Amino acid sequence: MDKREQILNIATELFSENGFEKTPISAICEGANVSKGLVFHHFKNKDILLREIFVRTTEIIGELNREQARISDPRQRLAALIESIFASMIEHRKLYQFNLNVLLQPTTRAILSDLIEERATMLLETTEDIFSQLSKDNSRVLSHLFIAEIDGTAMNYLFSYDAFPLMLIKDELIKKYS
Amino acid sequence: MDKREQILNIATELFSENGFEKTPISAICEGANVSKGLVFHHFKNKDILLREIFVRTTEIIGELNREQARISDPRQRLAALIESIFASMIEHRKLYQFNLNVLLQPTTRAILSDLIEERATMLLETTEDIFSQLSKDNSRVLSHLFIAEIDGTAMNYLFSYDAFPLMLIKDELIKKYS
Amino acid sequence: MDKREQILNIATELFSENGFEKTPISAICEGANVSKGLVFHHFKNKDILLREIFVRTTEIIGELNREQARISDPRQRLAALIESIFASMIEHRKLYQFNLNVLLQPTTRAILSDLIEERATMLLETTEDIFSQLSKDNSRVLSHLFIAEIDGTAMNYLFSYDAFPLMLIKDELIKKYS
Amino acid sequence: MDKREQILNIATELFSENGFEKTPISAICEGANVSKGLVFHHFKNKDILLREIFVRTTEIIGELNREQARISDPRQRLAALIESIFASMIEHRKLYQFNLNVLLQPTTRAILSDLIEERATMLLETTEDIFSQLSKDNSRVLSHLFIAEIDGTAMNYLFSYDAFPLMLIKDELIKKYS
DNA sequence: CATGAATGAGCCTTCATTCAT
DNA sequence: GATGAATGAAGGCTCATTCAT
Repeated sequence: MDKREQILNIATELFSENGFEKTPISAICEGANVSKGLVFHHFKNKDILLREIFVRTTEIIGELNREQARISDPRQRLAALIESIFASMIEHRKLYQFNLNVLLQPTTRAILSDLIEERATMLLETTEDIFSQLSKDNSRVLSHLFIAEIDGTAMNYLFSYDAFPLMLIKDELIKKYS
Repeated sequence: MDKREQILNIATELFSENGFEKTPISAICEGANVSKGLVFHHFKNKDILLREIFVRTTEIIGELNREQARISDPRQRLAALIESIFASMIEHRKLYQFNLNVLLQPTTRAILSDLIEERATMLLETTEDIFSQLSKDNSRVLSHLFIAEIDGTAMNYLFSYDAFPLMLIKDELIKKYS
Repeated sequence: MDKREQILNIATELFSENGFEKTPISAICEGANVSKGLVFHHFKNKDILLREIFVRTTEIIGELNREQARISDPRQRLAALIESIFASMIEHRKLYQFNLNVLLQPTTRAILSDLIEERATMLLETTEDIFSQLSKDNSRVLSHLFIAEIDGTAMNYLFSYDAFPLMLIKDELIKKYS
Repeated sequence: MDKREQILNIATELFSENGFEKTPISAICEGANVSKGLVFHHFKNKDILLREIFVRTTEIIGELNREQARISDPRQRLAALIESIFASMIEHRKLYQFNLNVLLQPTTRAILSDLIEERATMLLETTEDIFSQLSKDNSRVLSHLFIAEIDGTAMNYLFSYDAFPLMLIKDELIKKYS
């Protein structure tokens, strides 16, 4: 019923499927059954729309990391984290595609630069929080590597043509980190 | 002096910096000091131009993997491979940005789909070639994981705002695999 | 506090500064702190709003001419008129800008055509009233010329970048006509 | 045949009739029988188009002032100048309308600000050149007043509904200045 | 091989106006 | 009186592509 929400949802979907640049606002209107004017009534810019969606995905990812915060043992916490990341990746496939998409494209990066940096810092800190319990000296590097592994896996899984052995990779990662 | 080459070079640069969609042919013309007519004389359309550039980058990456082929010891070979990948990543920064860019964007993926699949297969095979010498059973999964790690590292390095500890990550990877 | 008045005031100001066409109703709403609906509740459409403002400025100008009506000597009356016109021009700078603006623009002229003609007639008659006391035969032409001089001076003063010697011009005019 | 010229001509005409803001580029295209793309191929901006037309009108006006330069007697020269200004005003009616229009509108003023200032300086200097031969001390003020008279007359003539006694005004002015 | 005029489709955005509440 | 969601038409501009020369 809430048309604003409707627009947001359809936009998310279309941005994921076709990319930001290749999604005309007219397509969003068709999908959400609203007029072009209404989109601009609620969002003012296509850029603002993008930013709002990006913030939403950041929240989902942030949630993920917070969930495991109560587990005290770092190895168990890492395992749980990996588990839930992979589950989320499957559940919100499109959202993660949207994310990678938007993160690696010059134009969208520029639009989101502050939000991207903010999220990156948040992610690195949360991760380092865990790794500092495991090793004293190079928790920073290990955190970076862990994040890179997750990102690389996501990228290969989300955009692979043939079957990517996601579950086997997950098991391998869990084995390695716990 | 070869204008065709000139066009290709400028296009590569601009595609890397601004993305394929956001690089008008007119910009390529300005950069290469040629007329719009000439670009279409040589390339027929923008997609063809993209494909040719993508093939070039595939060749550079392929070269990389072939270089270490003569090293017989798998661990040494892996170490050398990692070493040269990271060196190449630094040397051809823009090219790698272009790559990730183009790989994760729906439109460009569609244009390059056959070439992408081809390269992915090539990469997986070459990598599995090495890992099968190390472990019999799950060389496929390990190969996928290795590629994901490289991809993830590239992504985090190439697009990170603040300093990414590339060299430390490289050392960590070499230590792990050899 | 009267919101209708508020709208009228802000609209006058914005029309003067940005022109009628380039003043969206939304800007008036922001300035007057009212909703879009209210503007249309009071004015029905943008043209009506313009007309009402134009009538107000006509009243101010009419007032000006009536003030000096009691002076019997035509030369003294002219001098007093010039004096008060220039004073008013300085006091209501924006309003006079709005006037010229609206008078010389095809679209707004069309909207106001009847009001413009009405005012022009009124102005010419009042002026001729004075000049007919000075010369019998060509009071009509002299009136036109007088009005043109005032208009031209206003135009050059109101829209000049560097300092326009308004006071010196005024003195020159008074000297000439009395 | 030259479509660029065609565009310029039609644009001048339409800008004069409807004003800059109220002349969509599509209207120019229809009038000039060209595609919308071509207009932007030649002019890049609607603003640039306006500027180019404004420069052309400045040239016509400048020409006018230069013509009488060889007349040595200042009174004769003034008379000739007035004569040719009024003739030009009749011949290029639309161009002069365009001029006033564009000069008094905030938006177009902003677009043309540098060109307007340039022209104003040129006009004042040329005029002062003549008046300094007539009176030593206040040639500057007299020049301003002269220009104001011309402007005011143009304004009243070009935009008056009922017949404006242009020729009688002209005679009056010539009588006054020579 | 080389140029640049010309086209046309499509996109983002603005804005007056309506209407249910 | 007062609000703001919703509409739809129109406008400026971009850009890949074609074609005559």
